[in-house]
Amino acid sequence: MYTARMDTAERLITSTQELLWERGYVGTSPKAIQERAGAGQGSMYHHFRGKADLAVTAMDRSAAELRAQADAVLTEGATPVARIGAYLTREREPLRGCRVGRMAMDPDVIDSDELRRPVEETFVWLRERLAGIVADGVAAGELAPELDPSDTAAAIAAVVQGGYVLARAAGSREPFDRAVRGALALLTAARP
Amino acid sequence: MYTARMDTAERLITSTQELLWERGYVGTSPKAIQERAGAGQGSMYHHFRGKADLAVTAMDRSAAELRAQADAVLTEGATPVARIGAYLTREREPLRGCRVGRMAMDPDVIDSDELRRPVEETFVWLRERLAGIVADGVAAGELAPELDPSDTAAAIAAVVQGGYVLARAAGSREPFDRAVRGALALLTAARP
DNA sequence: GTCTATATCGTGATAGAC
DNA sequence: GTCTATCACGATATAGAC
Repeated sequence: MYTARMDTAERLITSTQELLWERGYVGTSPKAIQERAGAGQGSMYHHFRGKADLAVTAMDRSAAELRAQADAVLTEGATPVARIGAYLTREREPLRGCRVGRMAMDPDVIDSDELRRPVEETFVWLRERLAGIVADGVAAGELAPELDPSDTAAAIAAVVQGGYVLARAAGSREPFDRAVRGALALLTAARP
Repeated sequence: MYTARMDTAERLITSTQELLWERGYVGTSPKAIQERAGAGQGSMYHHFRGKADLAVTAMDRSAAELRAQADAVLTEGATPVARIGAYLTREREPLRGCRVGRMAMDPDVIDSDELRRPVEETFVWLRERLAGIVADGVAAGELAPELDPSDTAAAIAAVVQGGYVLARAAGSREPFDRAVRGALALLTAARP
């Protein structure tokens, strides 16, 4: 499953990233990680102090990847509203959920400052990034001046995260696409 | 912790409701349920076929309670937009998450049609209920006719579910309140 | 660095006494 | 109906050989 060029520590990290996305922190066992990575117990505990240590490493990695993807797409459009539209309609697999956002529902993640940190940082960054674009839209006269940038940014981020919930609940991506279209229509209707 | 008037089966169900809300399905063990309910192994397996059976019963109960609360609040306002506002700003504890929505991130719940059913039904109902109100708002000239009721409803439901994610990620209810305010501002700006 | 052995505890369930 | 005993297995980790 993995190329021979990837060393053991690296395979442990990517395997953990996958499993955290698929099953969350509570639902992911060291044994499952080792099996997917093709590594033994000894290797895992040689490279990492334990499950939590490995999970923090994997989550930092996933957070950085997500941020890079989001940043790329948020730079795409010609106007602020087009950039938000590019973020909302970016290619996704809604049934898989958000690899970072899903961690927020994990009790052990929320109870640990260390495990929660990458999740918190990701959404702080995303909301600030979106708020800046909304502010640009207001300044450019593309969005109504009554819109508070931080509030609007939170709503946009929430639509995506909540869209994942609706899609997984339905067993279909349809509600995700509806939520995104609905949010875009509201933004379009909110011109000055 | 529980009144003596509550019998064992009932205590098992309410304890499971609480634990599913706090820790999800994967994170909840039969032992934890029994301890909280003050019941032994034998009692649990006498009244229910196992963890999954008990969880379905508990989730059906939670879904019905949530629906009743949402329905009450969705009837409150004088106009369609006021009713949506009442739903969005309804008293909540964002850091606890949604007791039904959180189940959508649980791998074992999503993999089982039986366990997923109550979650799916809840959001189908909610989205249809919200869509009806949006349609009323459009018909009454309170909302722009370009708004598709089903899409708008999905966006509203997603803002709430995603707001929970943002709040738990931040360790603070603030982003939830921002998302809700942001959504309301967009709806207010989307008058015809 | 990786392996196997071992330890302790929890999970999810069954059996049968009371 | 409820209890305790028991079970097979997995979770999470340590120890020490190789």
